[in-house]
Amino acid sequence: MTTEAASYFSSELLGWYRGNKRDLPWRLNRDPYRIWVSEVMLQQTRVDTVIPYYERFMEKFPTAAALAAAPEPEVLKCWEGLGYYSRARNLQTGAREVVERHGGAVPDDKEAVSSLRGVGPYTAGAIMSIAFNKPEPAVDGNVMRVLSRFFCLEDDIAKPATRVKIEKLAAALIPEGAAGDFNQALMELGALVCTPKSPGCLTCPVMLHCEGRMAGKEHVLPIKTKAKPPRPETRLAALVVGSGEHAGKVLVRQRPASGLLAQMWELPHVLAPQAGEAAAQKAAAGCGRKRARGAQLSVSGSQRSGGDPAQMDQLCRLLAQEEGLLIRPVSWWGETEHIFSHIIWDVQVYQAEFGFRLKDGEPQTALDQTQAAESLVPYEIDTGSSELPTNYRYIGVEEMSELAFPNVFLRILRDYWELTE
DNA sequence: AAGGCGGGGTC
DNA sequence: GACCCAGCCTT
Repeated sequence: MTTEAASYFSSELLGWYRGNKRDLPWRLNRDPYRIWVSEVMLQQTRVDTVIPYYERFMEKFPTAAALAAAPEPEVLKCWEGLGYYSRARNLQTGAREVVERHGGAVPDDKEAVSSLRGVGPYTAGAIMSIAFNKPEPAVDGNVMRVLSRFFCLEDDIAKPATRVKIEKLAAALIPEGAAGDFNQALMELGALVCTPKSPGCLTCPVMLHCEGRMAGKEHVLPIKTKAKPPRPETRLAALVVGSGEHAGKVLVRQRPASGLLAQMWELPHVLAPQAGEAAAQKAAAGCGRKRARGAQLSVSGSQRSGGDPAQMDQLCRLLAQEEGLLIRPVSWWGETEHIFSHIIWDVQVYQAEFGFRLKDGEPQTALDQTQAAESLVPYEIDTGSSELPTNYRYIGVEEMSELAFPNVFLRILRDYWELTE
């Protein structure tokens, strides 16, 4: 790369940015805490999605000290629906580190910022450059795409080594005294013009010297190996409506502190033994049961009508086995699909009653298919153990505003309460 | 280096 | 319905 090419690119881009930048809430000022929060939210998340979350979050936790002092469930609730919830926990941990180590002020030192929980190379560069105007690169997916195209780089951007290489390139392009604007300009161009699918080359400020376009490769760059497809899972969920003192309330549980959807609340559910096996059982059972009530939230299959005695049996057995939760599934309620990056959940929701167990006592191996199809599993009231496991509780609709649920269960619960009003 | 970790959008 | 969007952490 010649110095003329670099200065052409940088000055054209900077000029374009200053005339075209969007008005975004985190561009109101240069408060490093505000920049930090925005950058964490913007990881893997689009601007339009982030804006309302950002406004709410900043109102509730306006400073690192406020965030550090907040109860964790409140932070999680504020993040509800945004995804990748470890970001929220890490951000709060980072805020506590800022309070303890730096008296509540985000440090303007690269190493100190990088050592904060949840702050990696990209976020550190973004904070250093945008908040403090220090000449550090901030290379995200936008930047890798823009620079891959402009310099016609054929490196696979899915490889960690490529990010390191592009960081060096990006660092060399930063104009004197304009690190913050330049880094934002790169990302803004990637978001508005140099888009993944159909890049708007004709409106691009650096089109004339774009090597990728000159080579006719703007549509094939950047090179990126595909992620492997998500694995399908069938999840059997219990919609348990309480009686007596819990009348009208629904039984929910909190997930473990680590792993998928950590600390979030949900309906009790189990992994159906085998996707293929379950499908075979379903076919053998000839499930033509009519829907009891409740909407079919979304349809993943073609003309399946839902509800399967073998699944009801599995739900009862596995909840007892895994959680010590005794319930009796009564009827199929609905179905919804939920797509994560690495898993696809097909969630089958069954209405269930609390306090029942299988007559034959101890959980057995999978019930014989024919038996499952032709007879209902025999249940009896369990008088002895009607206690809930400790991570379980009954909630009314009002308590939905206090507990954080992933979207898939928010959809189910909102639908349920809408129907029972 | 590879995989876990949510939830969206476009065409 | 098939495609796309990705940064930090753990292993």
